[in-house]
Amino acid sequence: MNTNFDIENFILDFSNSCQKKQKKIFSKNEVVTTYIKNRNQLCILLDGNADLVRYDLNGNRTIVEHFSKNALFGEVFYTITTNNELLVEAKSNCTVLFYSYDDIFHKCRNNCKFHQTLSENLPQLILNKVTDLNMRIELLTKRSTRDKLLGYFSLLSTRKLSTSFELPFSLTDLADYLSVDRSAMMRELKLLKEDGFIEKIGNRITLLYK
Amino acid sequence: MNTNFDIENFILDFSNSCQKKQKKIFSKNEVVTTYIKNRNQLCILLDGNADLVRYDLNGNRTIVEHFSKNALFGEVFYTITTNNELLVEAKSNCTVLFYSYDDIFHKCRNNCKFHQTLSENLPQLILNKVTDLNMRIELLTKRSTRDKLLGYFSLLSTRKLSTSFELPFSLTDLADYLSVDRSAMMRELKLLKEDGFIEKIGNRITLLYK
DNA sequence: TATTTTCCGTTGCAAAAGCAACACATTATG
DNA sequence: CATAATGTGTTGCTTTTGCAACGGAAAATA
Repeated sequence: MNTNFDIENFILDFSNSCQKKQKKIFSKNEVVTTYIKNRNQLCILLDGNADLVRYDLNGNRTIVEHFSKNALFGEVFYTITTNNELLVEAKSNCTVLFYSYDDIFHKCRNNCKFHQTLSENLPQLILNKVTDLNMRIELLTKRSTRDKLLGYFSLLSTRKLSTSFELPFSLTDLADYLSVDRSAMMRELKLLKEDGFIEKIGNRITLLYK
Repeated sequence: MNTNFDIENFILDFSNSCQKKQKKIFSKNEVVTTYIKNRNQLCILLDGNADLVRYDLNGNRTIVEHFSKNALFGEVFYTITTNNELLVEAKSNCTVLFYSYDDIFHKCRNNCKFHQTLSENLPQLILNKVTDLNMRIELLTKRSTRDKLLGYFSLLSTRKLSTSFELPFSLTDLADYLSVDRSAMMRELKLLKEDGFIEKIGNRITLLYK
């Protein structure tokens, strides 16, 4: 997520000022938080990687979002409307700052620096989230596994400004992110290699098409 | 989109105050606007229905969002990252208010009432958009056409607080919204009827499962 | 380091979805 | 009102995807 303000300083303000916060450390595979209706939690991933994951009634797992260092998440950015279970799972050891609001848009009484920065930047932060979500929708509306893969690769390529990049996911997780069957995705990956679209060495993909 | 403030009054302010605006009338199937990079247009649908539509390279059409009376749209809510063509098509005769920003978060010089209301409410408005997008992602991550249909129906049912409701789309458009083949969707609809999940009379669906 | 667990890569088979085509109904439009 | 355009409903066939299962590689863990 790209932001237009200094997120490092923001985090510093957050850590130093407002009292209603908690810092916690998680090990890999632990549940960082569960999204709960009518709560407004704001979380900052200080270190590590985590995924926002949903399990549906058929037992399918979907990776809704992938978070890395400095990512902001929590119900603030995800108004819950259904009763699906949404949880954030640590993909590596993680350090997370938690902050709970009654109303995210109201400043706290002490009028601390953190809140000032937050309320100034929250619209932009949420807008960044909107961008992410729209990208995700664009991926998901692609009709075939092949197009989803190519779409996702092209996105990573654009981000890294290179035709070669590491996947931020294991292949198993990538399938859950693209919402396709893993083995079908593997088959398609093989075909993409055979058809000369990509090269794949371990977790590194290189795009070969112009 | 549900908002927490008086959108009718907001629109009134919009119409009466700020000068940099335009009101236009469109007939069915006309293009209301095309989303353009690095522009921040804010549009309000005063009357009628419209869809945000994307055409991909394979010629597939996707309905990204569906707008009805009082909906807000425009690049403000959709940061463009890819070069797909995104356009808003009038589905009926429409009246639309346009407003163009250099920077959506800066107040205009005259400090008009519209801008005041807007900057106060923009975060909430964007948050509502986030909710919509998340719901859409939830639909799109469903693995089968059946689950997409049932998921969408259940959503409409929740909104209308009734197990019976009108589809806001033609069936052709519904397929484009759920990102599935129309004929396959029709087949699935028939099966849902045969299996006793739904009843369908014209555009009206009734859910029969508990 | 030995052992368990997770992930990768693959395959055969079944199920689902897409494609193309068509007849008919409904809705716009000259 | 006649005609054109669009939407609905259906079907046969093909392609894609999902499911289940398995062996081996890699990584985590005791």
